[in-house]
Amino acid sequence: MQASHEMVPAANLADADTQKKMSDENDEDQPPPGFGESSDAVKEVTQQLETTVKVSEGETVDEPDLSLKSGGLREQPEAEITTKTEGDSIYTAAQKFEDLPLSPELLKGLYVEMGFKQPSKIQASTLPMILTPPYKDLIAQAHNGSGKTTCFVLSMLSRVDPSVPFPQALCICPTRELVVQNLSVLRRMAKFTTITSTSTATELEDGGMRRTPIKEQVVVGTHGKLKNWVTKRLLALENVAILVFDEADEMLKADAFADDSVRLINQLRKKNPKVQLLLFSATFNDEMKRFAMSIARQANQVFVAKEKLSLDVIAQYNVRCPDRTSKTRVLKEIIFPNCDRLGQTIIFVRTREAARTLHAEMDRDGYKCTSISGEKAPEDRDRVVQEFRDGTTKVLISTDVLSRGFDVSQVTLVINYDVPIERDGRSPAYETYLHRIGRSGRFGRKGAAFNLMSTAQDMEVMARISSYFNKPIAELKWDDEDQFIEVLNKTL
DNA sequence: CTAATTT
Repeated sequence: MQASHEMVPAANLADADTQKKMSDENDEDQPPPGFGESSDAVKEVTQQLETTVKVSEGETVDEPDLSLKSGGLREQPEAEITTKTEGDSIYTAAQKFEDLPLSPELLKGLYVEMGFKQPSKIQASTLPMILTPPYKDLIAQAHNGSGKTTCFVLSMLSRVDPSVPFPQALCICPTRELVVQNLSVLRRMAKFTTITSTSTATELEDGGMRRTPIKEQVVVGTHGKLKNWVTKRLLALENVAILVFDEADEMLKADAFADDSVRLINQLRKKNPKVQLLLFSATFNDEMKRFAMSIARQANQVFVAKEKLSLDVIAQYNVRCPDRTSKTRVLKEIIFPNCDRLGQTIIFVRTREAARTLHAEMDRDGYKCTSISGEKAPEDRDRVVQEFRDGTTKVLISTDVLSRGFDVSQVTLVINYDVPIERDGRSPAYETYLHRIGRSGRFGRKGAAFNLMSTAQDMEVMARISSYFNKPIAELKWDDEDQFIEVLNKTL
């Protein structure tokens, strides 16, 4: 494949020309990196759907209350969304949920159980694409907190035949916590249907080990156990009509995730060539976008330019600390004393060990918080998350196990105790940054993020993140509590 | 040495 253009490597992301070009014609019709597309496949009708700021006409934009009840969480300014449909299909954005081919039971679930009033923008544009036969694949990117979960949960539920007692819809997620959360949303939305569901995190009561084939119609899981179930013939793929990847770019990253993900897709397509593949995430960098398109070559596509991805409702600040010890002082002397008025806080660290030791130190010195990482037992993780959801705990120290998708509406503050870097130990983890700060400011609430930097590398990383998203990040003095409080009062 | 997921 010729790397003719737009292969913006991380190194020269500061190039302003490149950035402008990308945002202007962000996705100029780059055909999938394949060969021999038939003239039919090449005939990609590029058509803009109703993605302009129509909904907010007549209302003031800064009226957060109105957005609360729409099917997603918060309404985003999504004029920057690029929609590309494949083939001849023409879709009309759904103004109301009734415009969609949904059963009365599902509509009731949306209105009564979920309390939604109307589709969010990502739902309005993608649900018609997903639910209109022939059921085409979809690669969909949308802002954090814009209602992606509702999209794929509705899609799975509406493709299930309640009279068939076998798995018909699968959803694969990167973490146990996301599995639990997605299953919970799914069961609420399915409340008035007879559709059954289970997950890879649901089997504790089974003594840990499943022995009988799954009869539930929707299955949500992490890749390891799903693979295991398929291998042991506990999960039959014959009737699966739809496969959803939550946090798809993460699930397709070149490591263990990708291997299992691709294998599952291939197995499924072998059993049922028409299986519908949905890839959802808030982030698709150029590489993952290409990879996703190579997996789903005929997919409809919805993308957001990365410069438009950073959420303006989340105030972001860099904090230059003299050393790592002073990061802890920021927590003890500034964050914790203001905890009560802050809502809830998530502190992200890089390693399991850091989660453990920081928690131990805070605990020792009387600062009440909890911590979570992959080294904890599943029951402990469940408990810690539940306490945080209940609001029993206000501050949670976490590795990136919770960086994606974790939805707790009371979180107003995210602390990057360690700035996000890739596993090479050097490169900025752009996507991780966006996901982490997106844990705050949910449900139309405001949020803030503090990035604690103590080394030259930390500063370099934050500088590159800032330039990647074209988002200036102001700096705060680490030992000036008044400044912090002023910022918090202003933004929260 | 390092997150996440498994057997």
